[in-house]
Parts: sequence; structure tokens; C-alpha cells
Amino acid sequence: MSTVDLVQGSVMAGMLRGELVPGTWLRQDDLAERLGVSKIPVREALQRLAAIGLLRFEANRGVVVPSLSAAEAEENYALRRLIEPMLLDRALPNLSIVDLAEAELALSSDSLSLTEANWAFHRALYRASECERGMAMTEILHAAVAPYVVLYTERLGGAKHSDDEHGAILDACRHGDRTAARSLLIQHLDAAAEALDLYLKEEGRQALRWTRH
Amino acid sequence: MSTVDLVQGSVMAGMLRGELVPGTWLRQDDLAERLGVSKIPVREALQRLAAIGLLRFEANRGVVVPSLSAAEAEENYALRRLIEPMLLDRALPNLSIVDLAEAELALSSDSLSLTEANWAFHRALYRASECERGMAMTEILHAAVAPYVVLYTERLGGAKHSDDEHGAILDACRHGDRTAARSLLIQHLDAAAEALDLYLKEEGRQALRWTRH
DNA sequence: ATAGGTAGAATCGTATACGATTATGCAAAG
DNA sequence: CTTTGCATAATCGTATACGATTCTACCTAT
Repeated sequence: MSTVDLVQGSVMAGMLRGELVPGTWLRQDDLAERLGVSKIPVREALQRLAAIGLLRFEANRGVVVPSLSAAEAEENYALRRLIEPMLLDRALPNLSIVDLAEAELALSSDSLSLTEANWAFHRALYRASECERGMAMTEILHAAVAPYVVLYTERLGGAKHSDDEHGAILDACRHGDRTAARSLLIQHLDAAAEALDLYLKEEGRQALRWTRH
Repeated sequence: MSTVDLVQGSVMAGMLRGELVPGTWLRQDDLAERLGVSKIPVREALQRLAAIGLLRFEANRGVVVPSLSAAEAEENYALRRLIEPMLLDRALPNLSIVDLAEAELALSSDSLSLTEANWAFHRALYRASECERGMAMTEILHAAVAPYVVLYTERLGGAKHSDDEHGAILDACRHGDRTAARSLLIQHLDAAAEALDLYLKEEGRQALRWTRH
């Protein structure tokens, strides 16, 4: 594994963990020193993450975790609503016991952060689709909202609701029930989209109050 | 515009122009010298393009234009079939005269290469959707097949068929006919997918003959 | 007191340099 | 004639270095 991969993984993990909240500036020298490498591979990793929209370069100012508008969040889930059902459809006939076990494991893992576990669950169910591009796009879409998912679930005091939905989806997959799995997945995505939308609008109101001071 | 952007644009253009056929190796020093810059921004640009799947880094060997399997091509068009109708749907109510004019211009432009013109046409019709991420994903999907589209259309002796389809889509957009535009777009994508699939299967047969020699 | 300006520090972006890895060509052995 | 081994060249990946830009804190003038 190259040094660039190391840095990318490190930043990505921080993102899924919710340590890198939107608006955070990433100092290249800091990252380099912390990981014991030079700036070059750090910058290359940041360029990779910026290319997929997870970070943003601002000329001569550095790299920042971009914040999401309500419209962007809505688009994010609209895209997932299109792509993820396709992945599940294609994966369903080829789902192995290993895939199902991995998905179940992700539900009960406590070594993973919330968003890491969420993506691990979905990835396990989608992998058998063998759609690499669709998987990559979906991972990007998951990661893009991860900072917010961390924020709003911790404010709502947990993710029990989401866990129940995951369980229902997993059951449908076990029984090979394509139509049920598909509609449960779409419901799941719509619920998440709704929750995020509420959070972002609330946050917007607060920001407004701040500007009024 | 940063040096990295310059390099990225240069490589991207070569890709859309069909100069960079799959299997081509990109030498970092060559690129740097040709553009009058050092290797650092060159590598950063290549990392960006690799992050979105348009290039592939091979450890200690360099960067190569990846070749597409028939399955990957099929997935590519399956994704476009999902995303692009959504973009057109969202754009249609907001299409301006400027957008329509730009789309028409792309059809008759001879300063652009075939694939550049193709993307310019679709982008003009999608821009009003204001879906940045969906646009970015679509551009990636277009670019990924561009090297092949160049190859198979020049073997088929032109793109008249595709031009007709573009004209029909544009007309439907002018009349604000959402269902017609949508179905014409899907037909257009299916036709392109079919043509590429045929080409790749034929190419596969030839490769087989080569190995037998 | 506040706006504006000016060092100085911090940070960025790119060039140069160099060890590490891989490709290439040629010689010798089978 | 083909294959193996090695020396050399080409290329890659990352560290260091440095000018350029931006940020910060303090100072001055209105």
C-alpha cells in the first residue's frame, strides 16, 4: 500500500467517524507530521478526495470539508434512491451466506462508528452486484453525508429506527424477496433523507438567528 | 487556474479526443516537460483522474488508461440510464433559451471532437437541473467510454444516427414535452450501449484470435 | 474606539533532488 | 535459437527546499 493510500484511508476514517465536521480546515503540514510523511503524498491523497467531492481545495488557502446545502443533500439521496435499488436488484440473486453474515455483523459491530457500520452493511448487500462503478459512487454519496449523519443521529439520541430498517432489509434479502427488499430500501433512504433535511433546515434557522445575533 | 487544473484539462482533452486509447501509459516526466511544469502537479492531476476511475495507478509502474470490459460498459450505461433521465426531468422546467442554443451549437460544432460535442450537448440540457453531483458523475461516465466511442464510431464511418437522436431530444425539450424527451433519451442511451457492446464483443473475438495467433 | 495598514508568521503550491523499483538490451549458457 | 542473468537506463514515489500567497496581531491615524 502506497503512502498516498495510507493518508487517504486516514482522512476517510476521520470523515466517517465524524471528527471532520464540515468547515474543518485540513493543514497539510499537520497531517504530514502526524502520519510521519512529507507533504507530497498528503496533497495527492487530498486531491483524490477532492476529486470525488469529499473535500474542496481553495486556492492558496488549503483544503476544507465542504458543508452541504439542503438542496445538495436532497440530490444526494435522490441519486442513492436511483443507484442503490439497482445494486440490490443485481446483487440479490448472487447473495452468498458470507455476504449476509457480513451484513449482519455490521449491524451489531461496536468497533465501527455509526456511519462506518452503515456503509459496511449496505456494501455487504451490494457487493454481489459486481458493479464497481456503482459501488464507488454509492460510497462517495455515503461519505458525503457522513459528517451530518453523525451530527443529527447523536442529537436524536441514537439510530434505533435505522437499525430496525436495516434488520427488515436483511430479512427480505435472506428470503430472496426482491420487491420487499427494494421497497424497504427505498423507505429506508427516504427516512434518512427526511431526517437529514429536517436537521439541515433547523441548522439553517439557527444560522439565521446567529446572523441576526 | 492552478497548474494541476491545467494538467487535468490537458489529459482530459486528450481522452475525449480519443488520443489516449485504453492501454496507453502516461509518462509523468513527458507530460511535465510537454506542459512546462514539474512532476508534482502532474501527479496530482493524475491522482484526481485516477480517483474518478478515468486512469489507473499501478505501483511503481505508472499510470495507464484502463480498458473496459463488456460488463463494465453495460454497467456504465445502466447508471447513465438511471441518472440522466433524472437530470433531464429536473432541468426541463428550468431550461433557458441559452441552454437550448448551447445544445444546438454543440450539434453543429466542428471545432469539438465527437465525444466532446456529445458531452457538451448533454451537459447543456442537464445544467438547469442544478444537480452538481449528478452532473459530475455523468461526466465521469461519459469520459470513461469516450475512448471506445471514438474507436467504434470511426469504424462505423460516422455518427449520423446519434445526431438524429440528438435532434429529436432537442426538439422534445424545446416543446417542453417531458415524456417524449425522457423516452427519446433512454432510446438514445440504449442504442449507444448496444453499439458499444457489439464493438467490445467483436474486439474480444479479435483478441481471442490474437492469443491463438 | 474603530478602520486601515504593515510587519511577521503560517501555510500553500511547485520545483528540484534522490533513493527505490521496474524496464531494457546484451552477453553467456543451455 | 531460446532462455537466463546481469548491467544500465528509464521511470516512479517521496523528501526537501523555497518563492508566493494568505492569515494574524499589533500599531497608527482619523
